[in-house]
Amino acid sequence: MTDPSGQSPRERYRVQVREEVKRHAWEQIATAGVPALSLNAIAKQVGMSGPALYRYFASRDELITELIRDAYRSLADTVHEAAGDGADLSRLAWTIRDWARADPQRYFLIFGTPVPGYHAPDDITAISSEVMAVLLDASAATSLNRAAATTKRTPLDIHLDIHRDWVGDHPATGETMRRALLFWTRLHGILSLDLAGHFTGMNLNPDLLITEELTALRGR
Amino acid sequence: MTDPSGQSPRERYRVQVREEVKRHAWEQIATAGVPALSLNAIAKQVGMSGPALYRYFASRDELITELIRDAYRSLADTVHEAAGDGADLSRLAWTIRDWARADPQRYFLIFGTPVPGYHAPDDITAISSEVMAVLLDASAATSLNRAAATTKRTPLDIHLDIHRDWVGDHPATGETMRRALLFWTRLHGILSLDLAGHFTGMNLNPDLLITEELTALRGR
DNA sequence: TCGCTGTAGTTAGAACCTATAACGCCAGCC
DNA sequence: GGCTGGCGTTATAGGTTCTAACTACAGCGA
Repeated sequence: MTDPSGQSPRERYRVQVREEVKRHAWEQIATAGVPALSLNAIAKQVGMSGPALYRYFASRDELITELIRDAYRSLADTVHEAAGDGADLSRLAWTIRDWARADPQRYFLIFGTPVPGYHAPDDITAISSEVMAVLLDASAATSLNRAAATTKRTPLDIHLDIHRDWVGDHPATGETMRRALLFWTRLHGILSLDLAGHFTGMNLNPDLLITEELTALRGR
Repeated sequence: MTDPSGQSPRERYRVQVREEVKRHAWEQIATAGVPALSLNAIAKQVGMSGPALYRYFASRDELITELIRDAYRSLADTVHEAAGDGADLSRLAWTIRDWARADPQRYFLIFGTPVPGYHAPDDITAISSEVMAVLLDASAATSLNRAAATTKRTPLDIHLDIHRDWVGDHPATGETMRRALLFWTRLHGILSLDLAGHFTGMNLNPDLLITEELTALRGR
């Protein structure tokens, strides 16, 4: 995460402790969710008593924000790595699925229930844009079926030609934007419902849903 | 919600107070999310002091479970009503969108971040099945394009023919099941990301995404 | 090498929270 | 019309976040 090299001994120690705190925080979140995260409990686990932890994190919210940042960073790094060796949407989907499954609560920290007033800091939304950029790349790298070209333009197509704000300076066509967007919403729909347990007892294989959506996305 | 008629005066009063408590609980949740929900604060709002509220709800978790139940019930009633006058998937989608937008936190109470250990009571999963049944009805009532029939069977199609557990005794074809499922995951993907604010700043109209998915679902 | 300084730890305590216990009162039931 | 049980109270235990005041020592500069 944060590079401890090239710092003063004090800085190094500080970074080390912060990292250890976050490790324990992730454990707590994984087993009992964010609401159960207790600074007190963490402090005892790392061997200090209560308020000492506030030397490292100004508040519970700051710790959580840091965890959200790390989660985004992890996702961005993961998709970057997959994109490194030229990934299309299919490859990307399975990568994201694996990443989500590895720690469902981490996934929900990003894509789960929002806190009504909360607004993410700019550097976090910047990481989110990174992910979107990779998505657009993968979308552009994914070939279409023959039949796809013939379909007529939808209201969404027109809308995306006009409103290109979120692609930034990415040279994406409307079609590329469209597929990236639908890829995102569809994959999230499946992963979210699956990880939240809404498929339990249905005897349903979520991977087949992903496969289905991937072929659907090729054929328009 | 709960019918106060035909009960003893004590029962009637009890139901009334419980309902008032839940009203205040929903307000708190809507403005600050579930974690901020405080029994103490609610008790003061309804004019009683702290522990008195435990006469009506055994614990905070029980209150929340009750709210989840009411949320499911509300969703089921809403889709039932829409289905009453023969709704197809399109009609259903806008109905659910409106219901979700009316109280995003209510939506996330059902479809948001899960609590790792939590297992919903049977009567709640029963309501969930009700919703699925309406979805299957609407799916069956939605006509397909001509081109759709010619497409070859996917792994999902085969899977759904074998694993029909979740449809219960509903006489749904594999194609009906498939569309109901994809409708659910796709709509949830869009609504969830939208309500969580992941589209903010993107200058994107989520309704167009829904429209796009609805036409896509007709054409297979 | 020495002394200063600021960081990191301590305990105490305020202000919340959930939840239980013990007790009183009075409305509704028989 | 009396009994009883449900509803309210306060007190209390144990949990939380977070601030304040204080101490000790490690690292930094001279």
